[in-house]
Amino acid sequence: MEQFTSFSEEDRKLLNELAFKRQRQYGAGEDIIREGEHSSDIHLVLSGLACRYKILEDGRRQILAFLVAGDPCDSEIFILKEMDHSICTLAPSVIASISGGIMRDLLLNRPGIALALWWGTLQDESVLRERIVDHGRRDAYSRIAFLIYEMLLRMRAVGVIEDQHFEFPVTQADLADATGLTPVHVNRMIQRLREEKLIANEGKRWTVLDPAGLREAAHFNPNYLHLDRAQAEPDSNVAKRLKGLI
Amino acid sequence: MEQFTSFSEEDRKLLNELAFKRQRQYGAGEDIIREGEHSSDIHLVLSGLACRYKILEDGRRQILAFLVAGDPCDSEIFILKEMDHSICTLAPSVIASISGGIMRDLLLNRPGIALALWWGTLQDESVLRERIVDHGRRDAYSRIAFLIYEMLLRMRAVGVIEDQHFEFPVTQADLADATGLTPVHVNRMIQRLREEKLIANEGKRWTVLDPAGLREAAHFNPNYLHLDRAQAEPDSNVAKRLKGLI
DNA sequence: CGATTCATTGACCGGGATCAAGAACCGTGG
DNA sequence: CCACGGTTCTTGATCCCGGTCAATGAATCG
Repeated sequence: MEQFTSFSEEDRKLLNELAFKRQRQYGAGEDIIREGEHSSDIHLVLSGLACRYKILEDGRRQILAFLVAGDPCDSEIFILKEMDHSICTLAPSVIASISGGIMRDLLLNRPGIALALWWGTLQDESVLRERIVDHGRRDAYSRIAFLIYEMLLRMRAVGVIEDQHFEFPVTQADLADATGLTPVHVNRMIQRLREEKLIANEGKRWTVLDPAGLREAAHFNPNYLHLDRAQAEPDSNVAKRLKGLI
Repeated sequence: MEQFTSFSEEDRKLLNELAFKRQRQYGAGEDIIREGEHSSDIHLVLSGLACRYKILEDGRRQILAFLVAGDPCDSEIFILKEMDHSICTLAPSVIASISGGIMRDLLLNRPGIALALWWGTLQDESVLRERIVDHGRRDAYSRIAFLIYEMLLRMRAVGVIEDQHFEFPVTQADLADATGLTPVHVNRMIQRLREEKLIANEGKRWTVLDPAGLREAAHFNPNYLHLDRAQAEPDSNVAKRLKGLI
């Protein structure tokens, strides 16, 4: 959440306390919130891995986004009456619940936190757009490379990387559901990436051996992550601009 | 914009005046704003047809969304420093510009308008998610059917439909760029939809002959449009909730 | 140590891409 | 009014990426 703006000490302490207050351990493959439901709480991934997904009429699944430590799950629930997709864990995870009422106070009184959520929404949208390009116009090989490279950047952003290693506890079937491919073909593409010495993985521990090469394979252009904005624009300006808004 | 909430008479008059003040006629295929640019104005489609799109390294294009009369183009420009995609017209169109400063005042003082924009953002996100499902998991035939059916609903929502006719001035190449297919295959799928008496089109004038059948072909589930929310939740409640937010 | 999930491999098939050539439809100027 | 060059639509032939089906290991777990 702090990717775009830095919280004040107070903000951070407040959020930490809230997140600490009500947390729950989930196993792998448990739903956190389901399509059609409404919750008065919003959820936050503290550790592990979750994903947004939809189930088609015929039972197939499409994963829309992965949620890593620090990602809010369902901030849209303030405005929309019910979820249009579900969220489940992919690995054992710790999820915090924050009551909607308290969150509303935070948004009202803590521009730093409101800002972070707002930016998060817009970045989510941007990521979704990039995924459409990915699905519409890139081949299976690039798609897998893209997904892994994006995960590398996100893991790096939240600081859970040592060397080029990171935990990404998904099955190849999960990757298939995320990329719109079949597990069989995901397997073949991963093998190719391994043969080309771009990545390696033992179990759920992934390693990017050649970041530049992987990025090349993915045709990755980081524009859409809006990562540079944080540097480009001093926080005070952004905060001011938001203040004009809310 | 009024899909989710009804404006007060004042709101509507204000917006109408603003939109009337500075409008410009665009030809077909002109860029309104380009990736990487920042504009202090926000744009609004008054008539015609525009689209969000991205160009890949190799020159291919992916259309991310169609923008019809009433759609705001770039409200995200308040927060993000530059566009991560471009917007161009697909047919001769009239586009209004509203200065960022004025818009900011509106957002500050007119909860109805702020609400409409906010909901619009969330609905956009929802539509993007559905498009990912579409691209990831449905075949070419369903994808084309889906696109046309969605357009029918949107055209109906903004009230530019007589019988089942509506103007949708795109080429088959445009549809290909939107669905991630080739123009040749788009052509074959449209022919199939015509043979099956689901749709007809002469030139840019499209007709849905059999809405139920088309919807069936598209595997269309309207959840994601959040159209029912407008009825389900009285405006006052939503407004109150938003007021707690901003 | 059985049972179940997950990764891997091979053979084969098909949806959609690619390439290429006509046909129909423009707006434009003579 | 017609001739025209440029889009756009249509059709056919062929190819290939990725899907499907099925079987075999490998790994994890009660």
